[in-house]
Amino acid sequence: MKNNLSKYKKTAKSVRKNQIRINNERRILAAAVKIFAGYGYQGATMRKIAEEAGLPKANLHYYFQTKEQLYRQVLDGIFKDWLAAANTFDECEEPVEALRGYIETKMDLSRKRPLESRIWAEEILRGAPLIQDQLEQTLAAWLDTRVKRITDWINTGTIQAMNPRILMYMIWAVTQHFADFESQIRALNQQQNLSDEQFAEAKTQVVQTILKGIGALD
Amino acid sequence: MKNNLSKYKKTAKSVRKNQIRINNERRILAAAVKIFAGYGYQGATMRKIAEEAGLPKANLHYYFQTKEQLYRQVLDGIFKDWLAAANTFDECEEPVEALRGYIETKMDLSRKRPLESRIWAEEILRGAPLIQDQLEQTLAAWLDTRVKRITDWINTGTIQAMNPRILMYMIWAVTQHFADFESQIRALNQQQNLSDEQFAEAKTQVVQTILKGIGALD
DNA sequence: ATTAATCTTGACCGTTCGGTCAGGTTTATT
DNA sequence: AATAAACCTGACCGAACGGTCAAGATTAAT
Repeated sequence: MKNNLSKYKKTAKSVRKNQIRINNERRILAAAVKIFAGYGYQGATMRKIAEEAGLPKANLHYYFQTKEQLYRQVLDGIFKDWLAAANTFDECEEPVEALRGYIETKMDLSRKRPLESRIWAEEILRGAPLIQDQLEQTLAAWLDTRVKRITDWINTGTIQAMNPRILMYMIWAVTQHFADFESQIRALNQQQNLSDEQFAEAKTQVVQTILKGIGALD
Repeated sequence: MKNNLSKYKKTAKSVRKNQIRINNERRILAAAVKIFAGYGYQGATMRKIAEEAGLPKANLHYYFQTKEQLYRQVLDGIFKDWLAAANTFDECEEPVEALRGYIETKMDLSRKRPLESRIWAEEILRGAPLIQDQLEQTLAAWLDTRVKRITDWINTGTIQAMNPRILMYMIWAVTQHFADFESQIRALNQQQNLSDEQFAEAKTQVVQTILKGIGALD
């Protein structure tokens, strides 16, 4: 509220965003995810996003001042999902249980939200120009915490010695590959996306290979 | 040569591209790799590539008619490296030796030519609009051959049962991750790229984890 | 030396980009 | 009913894009 001297002022109810704004922001963000994922940041245009959202282009600029701000909000949403996927990991005591849960959660995320994974991948590919700070601050701290847990397991002899960071890189690489390289996998699978059965098989094999690979399974 | 009636015609020597053309094409392709890798296909501009190559923009269009043709030639070069990396795999009889060699070769490729890996990744990320045919034809056939070899090993009991395609996806995912997600790894490594020692450690751990994960090591 | 072929380049073109803005419409508050 | 705030949008803008072209310079063949 810019003008406190106004004859009218916002009530508590109108201060929380009203329905019009909520709906339109959601529509625009959903359209932005599709277009950014399909064309990349540079390839995506405000026109395409507006068309996908079914709104005039000028309306997008009413809710999001610039293309970059819209993109940043999309990235923020993805980043939160990324971090939230670690819940299973944190809640489990046993290393096998924790890692299996984390890998499976990441695989499920790749299956259900491949667009978000691709937007993230492209941002990193381009050198993370907009989220470098978040990587260095939030993600680095996040990783340190999990590395400590794994290091504890190693020190207590629960799992074999290894570099926990490299383990995490491998988990990220493999799980996100099924979203990021979906078009390649499809081309190698008779032009068909992986069926639910095929994906379930992949999920099992990924979990087994990594857990067995670090000596957590017989 | 379009005009056979011309008073002059090309000699055998001039038919093979002369040095000016060879040099300029190489300069332009090298510049294109840098710019395409750094900005993506849409973000890259002919102006930036020309500047990087130290040539006027119009000169680029003399050697490569369109941006898309230049990009295609870059992709072709990458694709050849991709396939050539399989030599070690093909030459070894033993599964452990073959897989270790292939993984190590792919890791080395990610270390030495990360730009090419990123261009490839972005093309796949965008749905492989320009190389879908090559994926469905050449790469699919390439993969089938290697899958057959692995299947033979499984059938003779040399290695444990698994889906060979998923194994290959995992190898590609992990090895290319170190090139494609370099900026993320750097942000998680005190803003420093992996040192040679760190990369060597990663290479060893990747090989060990995958080979042990599929039961090829004790 | 002559001539064809190849190479080079500044200037230019139509198109599309992200973004702006004035003025109208709708919604919320009193 | 009146008024402020929020929302909507067609028309427009300067900048940057990929690409073209004519005219000159250089190289190679005879």
